Amino acid sequence: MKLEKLVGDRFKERPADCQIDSHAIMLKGGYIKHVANGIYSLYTPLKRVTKKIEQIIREEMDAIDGQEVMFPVVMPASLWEESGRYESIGSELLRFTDRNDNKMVLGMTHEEAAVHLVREYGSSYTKYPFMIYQIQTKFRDEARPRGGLIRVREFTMKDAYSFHTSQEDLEQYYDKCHKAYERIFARAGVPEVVSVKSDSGMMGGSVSHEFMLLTPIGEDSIAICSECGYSANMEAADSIIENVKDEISANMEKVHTPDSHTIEEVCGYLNMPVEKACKAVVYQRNMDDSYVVVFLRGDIEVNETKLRNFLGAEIHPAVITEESGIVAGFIGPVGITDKCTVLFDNSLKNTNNMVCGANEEDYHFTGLDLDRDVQNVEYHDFAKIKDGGICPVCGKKAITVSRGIEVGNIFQLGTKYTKTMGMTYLDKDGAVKTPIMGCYGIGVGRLAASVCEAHHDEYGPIWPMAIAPWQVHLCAVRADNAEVKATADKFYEDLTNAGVEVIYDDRKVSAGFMFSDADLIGCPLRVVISPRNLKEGCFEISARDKSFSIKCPVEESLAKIRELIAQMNTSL
RNA sequence: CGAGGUGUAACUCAGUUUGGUAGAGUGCUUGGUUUGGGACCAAGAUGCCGCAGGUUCGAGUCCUGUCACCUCGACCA
Repeated sequence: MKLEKLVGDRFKERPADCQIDSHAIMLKGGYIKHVANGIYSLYTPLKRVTKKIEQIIREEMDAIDGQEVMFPVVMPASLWEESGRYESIGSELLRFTDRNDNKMVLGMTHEEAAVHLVREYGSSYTKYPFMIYQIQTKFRDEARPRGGLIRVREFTMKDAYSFHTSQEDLEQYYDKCHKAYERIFARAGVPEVVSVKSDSGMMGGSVSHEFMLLTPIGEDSIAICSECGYSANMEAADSIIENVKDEISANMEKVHTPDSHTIEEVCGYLNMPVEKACKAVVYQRNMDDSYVVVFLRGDIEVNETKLRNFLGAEIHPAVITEESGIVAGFIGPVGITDKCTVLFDNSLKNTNNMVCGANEEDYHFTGLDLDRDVQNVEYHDFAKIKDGGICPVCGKKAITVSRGIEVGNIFQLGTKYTKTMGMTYLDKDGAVKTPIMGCYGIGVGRLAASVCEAHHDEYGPIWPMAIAPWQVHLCAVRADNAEVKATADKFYEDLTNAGVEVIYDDRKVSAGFMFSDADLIGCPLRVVISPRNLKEGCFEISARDKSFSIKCPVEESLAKIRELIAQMNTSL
């Protein structure tokens, strides 16, 4: 198509209010237009990108026997009441009523709809396994959308649901899907997407993975082992901390520590490393505000997700009152009030000569040895893994913590939805059983934005060939020159006839203006036809990523372009 | 939901302190000169100053309320 006719403005200046580059580029380059908080319209260039991503997803889902279906966006609340989620999910689920006052919801995910669709069909074991998927709009009334398309309220998502008659079968399919996801991201030109073990929430037991594109602007923290390749979301990463007891173990002694409330203050005052402190972190359960005190080594932080999972309850940082019996700033495991739940992190295992609060204003204990001074201490893992920490798999000190954007996830759901929604099948032995589910998501728009985030320079995006809006950006520099114009028109026609996707710029504007637009549109190949090049009988073919720029004889150019496209297309 | 910030032309922003005719650059239209990294000259068009009240002879500017958006936090099947 001709650039002159492309709908959407491109701007010279970076839009205000954009913190991250992909957001700025997408607004500046005429990819998206803001409609409301977390809601965007897509212009043609981005629509073409997402269409290509969707096509790759379709092919890979179909290749693992997926069947594309379509669920409704608007569902009756009754469907969600069946699963119990109408009550359990907060304001993220948009609820409203229709003209007849029926309660309705906007689909934020489609487990209910998936079970509803196949509940009758799946009544015999002979029908299993099967997988259905859709690519469709979701709406989640997020508390805080951010970063352009990185986190939005309305978005396009591929969501897939598989149904199985055994855990083994689910696991087998889960692996297949894992591999399909790897192919999808590799084909989309971002093989750097990594899969990480993730927290499976309070449902417990289930396995899940997140697919992360590593970038500093990511919202999630990921622990990766550079030795063995172990990777996990920080929330889910097991933390291993090793201690060795001092040879000489001192007795416990109460010391006066005026105005020393924080670990740093106490250790500074007593001239001890923070690793020799037994720190207390206090939370309250959301349901009854009861207190939970977690003790851990002074340099270690609490992983609240692990704590939540252990308690099986939602928690929040505590507001410590006088009645609680907790002496803020001087909390210790010896003589602590029995009105709270006391927990110990693994990081305190095998320690002695520790300093801890004395549960008395302005006093701490030194010489603490938990095994000696506190009875029946049970240690659990409540710690956040640290950069430079020990890998829980290979045991080497090789953990690095990076940031990433979650572009997809896969989840062994189990029977949560099939059970609550009464989906059963008759097994071979005549017994009534409940099918087991897996679910698998990819955020299409977020993936596009993430690719832009990971592949751009100061001028604009550098789209991978497989998902670029167009494969070739053709510039007729000096289109007022008859020879240039005629040659470019002809080449545009040749390219188009050869099945090459090309955006053609034959506007009578300066070269700089053209190149800026070409950079903003980010097609991987740019062809420049100009009087200067024609004098040498050449076109200039260059890569958006600046990896090469060649002069190619006019008559060889079409073949060269086709060759380059094939070379650069990771999706072929 | 808590904290902070911003709302003026399509975009980036001045103007608000101290009330007195609505501004600049970019973009857009027309004509001309230009043409390899966002050219130049000339002439134009474009505003519910977020919205609603109030104070005032007079409000973009002061007061009250409200809405939207941005950032940080909480939250995130």
